[in-house]
Amino acid sequence: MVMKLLELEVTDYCCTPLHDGAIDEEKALAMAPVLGALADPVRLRIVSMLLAAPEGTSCGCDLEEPLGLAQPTVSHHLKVLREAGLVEGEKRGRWVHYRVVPERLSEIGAALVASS
Amino acid sequence: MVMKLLELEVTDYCCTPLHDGAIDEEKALAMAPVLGALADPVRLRIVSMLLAAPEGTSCGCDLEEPLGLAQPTVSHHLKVLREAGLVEGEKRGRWVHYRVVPERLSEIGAALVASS
DNA sequence: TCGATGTATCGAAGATTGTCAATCTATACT
DNA sequence: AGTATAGATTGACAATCTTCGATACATCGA
Repeated sequence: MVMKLLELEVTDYCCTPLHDGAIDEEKALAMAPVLGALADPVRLRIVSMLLAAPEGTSCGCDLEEPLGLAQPTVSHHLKVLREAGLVEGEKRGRWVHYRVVPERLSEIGAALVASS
Repeated sequence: MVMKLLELEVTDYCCTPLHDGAIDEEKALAMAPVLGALADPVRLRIVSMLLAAPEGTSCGCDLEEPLGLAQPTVSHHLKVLREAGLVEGEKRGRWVHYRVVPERLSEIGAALVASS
């Protein structure tokens, strides 16, 4: 099954537990990009900053200075997180309010935690 | 704190929860490589195959054929997983028996799951 | 309407990564 | 000793990724 998420497709297979028999290549190909989205210091900090932000949201512009990165770079990382379904952006006026999709984060985490 | 793991250093900061206030750059730099080790379809399958293997172990040679990859490639991926502390290898005769370090896997998973 | 601001996109430079052939080391068998 | 096998390492190459300046688009305020 495939769902639409901000114009980009993300399959449900992203979070298959690793423990119930060996996963096939298809599932591995679905999980890897989501983990890859988190496998970057900058993006980990972005997720963390969004979770720690008041209301759980922040606009992109407020991330640039604490990260010490240029605006296009931050925008790029937010796009990667969006495409992985880990973050959503809601446009309000000039700003885009970004927030973490906690279910998505939990799903991946749970897939890694031993089920037995 | 730093611990030795098969001649390679892996810090304890790898699994800081993302939810207790924003993590600093140092912690993000420690977590990212561990997630990066899992952010590859081949390595996900290796971890999964090791978990599913009888006794929870397998030698490198038994992974090559099901993965459809050359021996140096499998060896490379096992090295990445070892350096991330996700896998351990025990040499027995000609073979090295590889095993997943489940605590390590659980730690990273737990760091991603919402704590509140 | 015009200038300022928040975002996204494009293009390029530099670094990193995945893959494999070739090679080397270590162990086991004869 | 000689051969075969498991694994690691090296070197090379293509593909991908991170970063940023330049630019374009959209929205707000004057």
